[in-house]
Amino acid sequence: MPLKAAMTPRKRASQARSRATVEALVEATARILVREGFDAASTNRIAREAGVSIGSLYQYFPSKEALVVAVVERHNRELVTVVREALGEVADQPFEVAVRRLVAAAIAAHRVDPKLHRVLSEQTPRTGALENVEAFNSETYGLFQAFLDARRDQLRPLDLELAAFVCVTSIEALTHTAVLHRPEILSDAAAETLVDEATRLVVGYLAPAFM
Amino acid sequence: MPLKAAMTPRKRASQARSRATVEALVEATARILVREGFDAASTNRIAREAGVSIGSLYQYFPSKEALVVAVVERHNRELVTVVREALGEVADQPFEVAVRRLVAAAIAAHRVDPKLHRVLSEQTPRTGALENVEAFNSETYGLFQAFLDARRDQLRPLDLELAAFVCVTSIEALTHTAVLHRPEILSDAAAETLVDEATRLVVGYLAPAFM
DNA sequence: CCGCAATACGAGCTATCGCTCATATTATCC
DNA sequence: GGATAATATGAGCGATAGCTCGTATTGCGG
Repeated sequence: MPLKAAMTPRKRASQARSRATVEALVEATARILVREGFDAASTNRIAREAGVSIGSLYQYFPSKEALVVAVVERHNRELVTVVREALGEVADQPFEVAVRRLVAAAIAAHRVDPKLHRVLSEQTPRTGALENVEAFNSETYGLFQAFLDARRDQLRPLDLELAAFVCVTSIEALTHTAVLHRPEILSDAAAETLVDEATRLVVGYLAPAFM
Repeated sequence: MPLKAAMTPRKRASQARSRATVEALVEATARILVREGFDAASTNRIAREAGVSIGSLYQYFPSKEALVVAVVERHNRELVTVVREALGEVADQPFEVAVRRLVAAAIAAHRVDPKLHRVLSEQTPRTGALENVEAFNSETYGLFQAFLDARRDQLRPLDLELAAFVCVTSIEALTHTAVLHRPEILSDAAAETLVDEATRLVVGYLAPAFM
């Protein structure tokens, strides 16, 4: 293996034709990750799937890693969008209703492309440029902290940053694990139950009463 | 790459000499994973590190995967031991005290060999034989469920299995994330605070009062 | 319609990986 | 001490990976 190349592409796509090539490559990478797994996603295989030559691939992506980064970033953008929209909707809802909605959004986010999510979290080594790309984008912590801040008069005294860490990490783990490893929890009426439980977990933690 | 070999070793180690070889290989694998990462852990590199020939390696481990499985299983045994011991100690403690102790145990478990834990969770693809090897052994869910069952008269009415899922998953995620990505949370007095918060999270969720 | 830049192509290079196998060394038992 | 089983050795094979580079094709400005 030659020394690992840089992360910036050799060439920027400027014409429409090349922008389509770039898009096809990212798409193909995601498809292969989902259908055949990380190990099968060789650069030659990706180029073939995209209907693009290996040479063209390296015109726009300086390494295999860069391609995977592109897929991860696109996926993360989709996830954060789901959460952000939910947060927007609940701005003036009662606290518990709002939390319920956010928990449901977390589940929905994990269902955006669960097979891709699984491959990215279970098979993709967090190495090199992928090291700092978190699965559940760290932006979510900030958004949730702002949500708490807007309602801090209804909550017990809190270190908001720590509280956001506790809530987001817990909800993320519950929904992530449920979607990826406990499908039975999310079928039919059971899904409602999980939302109940997760909501209770968070509300009980943040509520002023008790203890 | 040849077709992937089986998971059972060709030969069982019977003499003391060969048992030492096996041990040296597992040790070397863990050392390389920690010091150089998953990608550097080639079978040739592991054999060299162990001071053993590549041929001998394949006498006892039929594939690279088998070596990694051995490391993972040993690590998981150590983690579960820490949790099991804590559970044994708190059998007749008041509920909240017991939960505190268990949260502390979860942190301790993640500190058994944090660098190895990080490599296993971030770089090691959960593929093939590794697919079903969970980081925080699933035995823990059962142990915690029994813990809850023994105290169910002090708790609100619960689906014990679901409650164990919620608690263990949350605590695992909090301690895992804190140890691996938030070192500042675990230094000095801050660690105490995290234990407080995690305890409150779990106790608030399980307590009969409120809501 | 020409000329040059942008884009596309793919044979093939180098590196390395997982793994085999023919051979050598060491231990055990009578 | 000789025979046999257990253990150890490492050169090297086949496969494939990531990636380069010389060449062909396409699109755009004039």
